[in-house]
Amino acid sequence: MTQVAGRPLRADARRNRERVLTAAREVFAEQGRDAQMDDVARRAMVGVGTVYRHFPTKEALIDAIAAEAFERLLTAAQEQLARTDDPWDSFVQTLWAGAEILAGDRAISQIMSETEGPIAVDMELQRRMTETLSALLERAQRAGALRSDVILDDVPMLMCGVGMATVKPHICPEAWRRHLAVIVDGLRAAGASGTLPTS
Amino acid sequence: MTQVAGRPLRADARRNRERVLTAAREVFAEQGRDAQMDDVARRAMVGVGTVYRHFPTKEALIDAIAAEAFERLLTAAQEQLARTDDPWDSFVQTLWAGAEILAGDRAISQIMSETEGPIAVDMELQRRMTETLSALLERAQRAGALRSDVILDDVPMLMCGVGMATVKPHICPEAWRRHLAVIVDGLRAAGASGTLPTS
Amino acid sequence: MTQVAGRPLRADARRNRERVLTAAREVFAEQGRDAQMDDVARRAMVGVGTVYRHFPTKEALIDAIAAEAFERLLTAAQEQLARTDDPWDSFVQTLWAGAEILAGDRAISQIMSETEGPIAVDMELQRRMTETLSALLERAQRAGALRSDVILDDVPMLMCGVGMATVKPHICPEAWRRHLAVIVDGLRAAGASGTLPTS
Amino acid sequence: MTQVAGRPLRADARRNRERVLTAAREVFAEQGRDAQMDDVARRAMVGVGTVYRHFPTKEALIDAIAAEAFERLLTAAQEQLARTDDPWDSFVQTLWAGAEILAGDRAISQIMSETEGPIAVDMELQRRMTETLSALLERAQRAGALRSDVILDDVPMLMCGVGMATVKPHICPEAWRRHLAVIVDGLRAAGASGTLPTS
DNA sequence: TATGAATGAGCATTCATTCAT
DNA sequence: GATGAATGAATGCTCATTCAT
Repeated sequence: MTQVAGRPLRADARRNRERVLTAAREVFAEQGRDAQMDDVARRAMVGVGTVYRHFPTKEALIDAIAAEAFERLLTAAQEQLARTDDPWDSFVQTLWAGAEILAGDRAISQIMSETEGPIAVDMELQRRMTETLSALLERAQRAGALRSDVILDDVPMLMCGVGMATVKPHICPEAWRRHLAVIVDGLRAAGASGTLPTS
Repeated sequence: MTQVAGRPLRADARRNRERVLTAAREVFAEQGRDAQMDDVARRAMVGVGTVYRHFPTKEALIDAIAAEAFERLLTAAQEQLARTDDPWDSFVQTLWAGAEILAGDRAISQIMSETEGPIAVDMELQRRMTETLSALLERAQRAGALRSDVILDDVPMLMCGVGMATVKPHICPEAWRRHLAVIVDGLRAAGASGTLPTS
Repeated sequence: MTQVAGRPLRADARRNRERVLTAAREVFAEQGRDAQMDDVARRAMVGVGTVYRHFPTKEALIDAIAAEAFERLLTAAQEQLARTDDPWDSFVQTLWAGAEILAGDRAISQIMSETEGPIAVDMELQRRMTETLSALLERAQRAGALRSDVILDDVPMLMCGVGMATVKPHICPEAWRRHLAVIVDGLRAAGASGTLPTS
Repeated sequence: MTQVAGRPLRADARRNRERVLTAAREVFAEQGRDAQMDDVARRAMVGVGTVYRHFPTKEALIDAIAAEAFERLLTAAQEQLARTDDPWDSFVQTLWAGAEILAGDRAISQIMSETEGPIAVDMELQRRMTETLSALLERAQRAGALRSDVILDDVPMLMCGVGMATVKPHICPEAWRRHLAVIVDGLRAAGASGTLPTS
């Protein structure tokens, strides 16, 4: 984010950047957006200055975490789009992949739910995500498997709801699976019978 | 909260309490949990001291807002439980009532999503809510209309997801309706056909 | 500065405002612009918060100090302009009054010399100052007592130089008097003989 | 400063030292004492470490800049002292030379005005400066051209005032010439008529 | 020797809460 | 009771200086 492409970081700098990112994920997952930069630094076992050298702002650090998750989701979605065997299943698997990402790193859900407006990520990234999700969604609808009144913008919204379920594990930490299962069933076009993920 | 039960508040004190609550709802709806007490006071057109007289803590004020919504939901749920004509519909209508409450006051969704752990409300209230929801849920399941793998704790979780949709009106402010519609469809027991709300 | 005219401060608030201003003058005089707000607060025997209640910014506090000195100078200049007996002497006395202000409060010289661009004071104040100084200067020039190549903008510049002398009392704290005496003599129109201040 | 006398710097080291000094002059001229060491390094196109190799401290770097100007002034003063034709003019020319140095490098004025206490320069240098200026001053006074109440310590003070004029070019960048002209006229012994520099 | 990444004390500012008026 | 001024711990961020590469 802060580094200009082309000038690769020194080995130790790169390692520190990773340490900071990892620490930040943990700390924000535990304490939410309000966690302190000093805590991130302490967890990463570096000085605050180092955190700021890599991420000029608390906001920038948070965005970096979000962007990284975003990229992982994009990769998953593109993989599913490459499949051609089952339009419905590839759409559903994308949702499950997204949910796994959210569940695997509570920081991301925290960030998603506590951020006003859309997460700030690279425009290009966002464009590719939109493109890929649209393709998955339309393909599933054309196949008659996905209900036709769902629109692209519903997807992040539904996923955000799943994210909530991953953040509030009051009861059973796997509750989010039931949440997504309900949503997937609700998304299936009336009359269509689709495969359920075994996950 | 601060007042000992039994000693009713003076008329003006009660009015002030209401002004503060209303102001707090607006302010927290607009700015989230991080809104400042001074802002609440200014909006209520009282001094901060007055806010603190009625609610000893920022936390207490937030809880009071949540508790009030909780009570409204309880009332709605009890009304639906009183119906005996359609077990599935009375369950679904309860969900819609809850969603309307969330949608009508973004502060509540904000609070629900940004609060660690369960909202702090009166134990007795909580007990009655659990009781009522359980009854609605089991009745719908016994009628074969509600899928059987849903448990009581899923309900707040699902509603919390709907709340998210009411807080992020990036696109269309009515998006939460589609969200709940999907969930309701997903909750219907396979093979059962239920009524859809006209709302 | 922060207070809206018309709503007078409570007695204790006004007293605190004065304490803060006084403390700030002392602290900035001793340590220059880089002095810390906490030091100002400690010196004023109030919490930092109180400093910030009265002056929203460090910058604002500094400006307030400067503005106050500015006003004192304006008053002195207006008094001299009211005199009609000796154009040269009223001009010179204004310079001495300004120098006394600078010498009496080293903070002001510090601020003047370390501030980029002109001090931020009320436009109206600035207009009146310009007006008054212009009148004094032109009157002295018309009387043939003040050298004709001096322009209005030279006055603050020369005074700023005197200010320097008040800030660096390495040697004798009264050195600035000799500095101003030299300048006054240099300002006298060739051939004119003017009174020297007895001060 | 850091280098032990006797061990001459390697050619590239000397070149770096110059680059740093030049960069520092520019940066301090633009931003005052508060400019950052990183900015100096960037301007000099070296790493911060290199800056610190040559000047162990920010203070040392600033002092080096000042010392260099000091030496230039000393040279000018010695040249004027070597003249024997016109005691008054050689004194005045020294002042103009000092003013030119200040005007030619705003960093020096910045430093002079923003430094507490006397500038830290080599004792020997300081001794020679005192000696030379004293000689110039006394010679001019003995010739009856310079007013007799001026003392050695007034000279830096007056020059510092001129420095101010070079730093605040709100109006006309040549304002300092008028400032010095006024001072020179003020310094002339009453009754004496001296030459004005053509500069 | 040069580099620039790392360090962390330092500082301006905010805001929940208290308490004198 | 109501008010809003006062409080000061907490927090994001900076920058002189050090030191591993």
